[in-house]
Amino acid sequence: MLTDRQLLILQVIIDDFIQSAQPVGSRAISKKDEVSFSSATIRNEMADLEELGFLEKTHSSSGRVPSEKGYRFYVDHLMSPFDLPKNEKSFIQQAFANQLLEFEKVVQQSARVLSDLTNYTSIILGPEVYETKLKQLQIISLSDHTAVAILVTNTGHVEHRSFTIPVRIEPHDLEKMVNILNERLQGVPIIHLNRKLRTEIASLLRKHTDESDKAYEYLQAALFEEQPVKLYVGGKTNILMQPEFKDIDKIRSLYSMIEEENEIAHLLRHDSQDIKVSIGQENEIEAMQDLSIITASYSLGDEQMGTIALLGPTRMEYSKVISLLNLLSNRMTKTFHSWYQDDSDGE
Amino acid sequence: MLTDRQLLILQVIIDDFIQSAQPVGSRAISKKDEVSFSSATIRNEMADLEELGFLEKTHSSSGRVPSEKGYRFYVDHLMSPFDLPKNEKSFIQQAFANQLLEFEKVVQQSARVLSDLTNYTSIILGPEVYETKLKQLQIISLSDHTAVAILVTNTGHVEHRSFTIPVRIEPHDLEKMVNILNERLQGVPIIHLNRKLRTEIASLLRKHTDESDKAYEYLQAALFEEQPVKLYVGGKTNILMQPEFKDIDKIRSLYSMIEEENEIAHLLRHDSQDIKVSIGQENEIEAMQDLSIITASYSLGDEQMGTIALLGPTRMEYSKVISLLNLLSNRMTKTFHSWYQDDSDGE
DNA sequence: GTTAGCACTCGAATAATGTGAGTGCTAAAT
DNA sequence: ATTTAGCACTCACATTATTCGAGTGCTAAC
Repeated sequence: MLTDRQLLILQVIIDDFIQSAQPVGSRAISKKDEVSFSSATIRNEMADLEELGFLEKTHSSSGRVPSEKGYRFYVDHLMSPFDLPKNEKSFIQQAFANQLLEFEKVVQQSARVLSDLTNYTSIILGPEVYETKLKQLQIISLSDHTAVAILVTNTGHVEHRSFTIPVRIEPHDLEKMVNILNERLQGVPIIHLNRKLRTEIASLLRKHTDESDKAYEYLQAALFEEQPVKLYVGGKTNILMQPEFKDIDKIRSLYSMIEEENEIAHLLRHDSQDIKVSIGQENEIEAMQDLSIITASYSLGDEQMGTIALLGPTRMEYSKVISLLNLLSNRMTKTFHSWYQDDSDGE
Repeated sequence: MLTDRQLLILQVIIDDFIQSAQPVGSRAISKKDEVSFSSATIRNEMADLEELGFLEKTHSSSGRVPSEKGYRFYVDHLMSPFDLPKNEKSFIQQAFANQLLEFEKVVQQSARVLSDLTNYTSIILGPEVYETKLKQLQIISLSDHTAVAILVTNTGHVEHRSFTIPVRIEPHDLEKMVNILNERLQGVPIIHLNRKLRTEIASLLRKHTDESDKAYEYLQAALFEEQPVKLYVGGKTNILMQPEFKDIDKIRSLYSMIEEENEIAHLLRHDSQDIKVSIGQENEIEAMQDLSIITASYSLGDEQMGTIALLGPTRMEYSKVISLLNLLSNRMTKTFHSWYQDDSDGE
């Protein structure tokens, strides 16, 4: 167990290092107001803290640097809560001031706010379409053999897919088909669309229309080709400003990592309500082992929807980032919730 | 005027440097098969070429490096045409093999192909919507006071805007309104939509529906808020692989440049049919003065639509890049053209 | 006009040297 | 028994020398 003095010293060291990015020496600590011991004492404590694995030296006669274990301990026990300065709070207010009606815009805005306020890189995972429901389906033919299907959800999200139809379809038949589909599918959660389409609707369609048979297949294929997850990245270059990224190879490997959208999506997605902090090696992916990732989730109604993440050096302003992430995930959740409510009332 | 020998030597030097990124010495040149003079002769010629401004030394006893004037001359007079290797040609074929029905996909695919095949960074400017015509307009209400308007063009491009309507609108009225709008606006070039909406349609709407007055205003506002130009960037990180980018500050300034989408759009847009090469300082923008930009345009029908650009070091494989850009811009133009044709026939 | 030869230049790599922040340890002070 | 002052020691980092070699320019011979 650590003594109070050790806790204090560890905290001060980490705070200092997070600020300065420089190894912290005993003398520097002893000069801080919070600390009233001589540098020699600090040195002794530091040696102990190092032995316990919370600190490291960069070389035999250097100051100390937090180890990952140190950061972990800091995040779990030491960190003091962070008060966002007023101007940053109002910055957030502003960003959400205009009516944000589209899912995309809310998410993009949030990503921007996050990266602007932290100088790290933010990544937001678009929603799994769990809870969103189909509001309306439209099929618009572009030419004899091409058409575009448009899905609108209750969240204002619009998706479209183009597809070809080898057989010609009468506008009349198309209309009939769309009507049937809408009648049956409105309000159905997007995630169940596919099943419902296959089981209930297919036969129904066959009954009512002549040629829709084949058209239906193509529609189905177009609508349910699997969709890549959407990633909204903000402040991609911020991380370049961090002094730990002096090294081009690191930058390269990080960036090519970020472009592996699927990997990232997989890595980030998390389903707890809480904020999760992954420090350095705690991340499996190699290119990220110098980085920390903090993730939070936002939700719509009861269902969790997506993930917000912030990517920074292990020397991250954990305290600030966490409160910011909390704030923003709440804000997003609230915004979406309000739509959802609205919608349930409206129907 | 340059002698034939000087031309040859200049060409060989630039070819070599484009390959190696290393200053080229006289001995290296004299050893090439194409050249049958001693290194001393080459040295003399080099000295002359330097005096004429086509070559530079990096320091007083270094090999020669092409100057920007040198590259310019090379591009204008020296470059030998490039034959794409078979495998690259088939790579392109492949990329366009699947039916590409959506504008976005074609453009994205092209950007990818370009950056993959060159290892530079490609930027494609989305189309000005000059020639595309409205295929269909839909308005779908999400709740009492929010709705989403969807525009589909004959090119399969889908756009949507959400907006709020302070007054409640009867579904019936909405439908009527949409019908009127479609009747009047289908086939109208997107670029004229706004005018037409204001002049002809507004009064018509007022006649036919009660409350649409206000709704109309909001619709108008939503539809014609000015749209940022879309930029499709491929291979953002490729440029990091170039040896000339050893320096973090350069990378930073370049990347923050690329994020200034509007600037870029302005910089790149060009309206000639030809391919344009801007070498180094020929670009106004500071962060780009170590780079060359090559732009080509693609078009739909007669009207020029957008710009494809490739961003690389001044030491660029001009020859290859130019033939690739030609190929791709043709391919894009052809693809779009086929839709356009298709559509005209279909109506 | 072309080329061989040679002295010279200068960047880049390597080694030598100094500087200072920071440590660990010992012994004195509290 | 802690705490602290003091001191020798370590090691990254910066600065300066030293060497090395690719490449040049020039001169003189071919």
